[in-house]
Amino acid sequence: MEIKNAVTLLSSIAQEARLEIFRLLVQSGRQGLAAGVIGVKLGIPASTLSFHLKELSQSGLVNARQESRFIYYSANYGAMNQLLQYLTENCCANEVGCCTSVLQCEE
Amino acid sequence: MEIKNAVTLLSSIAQEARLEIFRLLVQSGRQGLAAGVIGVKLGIPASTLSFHLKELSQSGLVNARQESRFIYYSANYGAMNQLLQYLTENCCANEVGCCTSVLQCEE
DNA sequence: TGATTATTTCTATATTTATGGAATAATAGA
DNA sequence: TCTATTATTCCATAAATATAGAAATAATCA
Repeated sequence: MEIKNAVTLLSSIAQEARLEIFRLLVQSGRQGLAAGVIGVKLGIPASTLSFHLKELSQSGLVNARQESRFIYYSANYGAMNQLLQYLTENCCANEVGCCTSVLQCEE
Repeated sequence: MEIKNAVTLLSSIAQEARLEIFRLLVQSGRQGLAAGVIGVKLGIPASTLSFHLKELSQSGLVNARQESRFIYYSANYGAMNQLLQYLTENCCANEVGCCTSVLQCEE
């Protein structure tokens, strides 16, 4: 991944309302949620929500699909994985025991 | 981790110069690099660099320590791990095969 | 067609963030 | 103490981002 792309992805979730939306979608699985449901669940006015959903889908971290009158938004797990991968690549200068748990330096 | 804290951490690396700095430090291991070295490696003017280093260390994603005349900055791998953990928690609504590689939904 | 629902776009305003030169502070060696 | 080095703070300016009401658009169904 290119650094500019990583910045775009990070910027799309470096904002409280958008991170709330993203976390909700990450937990909601592949089906996702309709825009209106997200708005009600998080108490965000429609136009503000629309602005944030646009940011998230333009970055690529969230997918949108029309289904009858609703637009379903869902987390793009692949993009998320690539971002986490990018952040952890080549870490720790090969020091022993530097990284643990989620972050796996060398595979 | 609280959402506000996650936003702070994400904001600190959702900017090209700061992500460059952070990635350089992630790769540099626990010893880190002196501010001046970072500036030369990345071609960032001193005052701009100082502004970004402050953002990074105030968020907690980067540590600073004085060593004689130099200030060494290094990645805070623990904070980084906590952030990645936060982003992936409870993901995918328990769907089979939804997450792979870096992102490990359920442990 | 017309009404209803869902969502987006337009718009103005407010707020936050980034940049880099100049001045300042802190450290250490001669 | 004087000087060089390292790094930060101050400051003004520029640029980007967030908010939400009102209007517009799009999709569905009676």
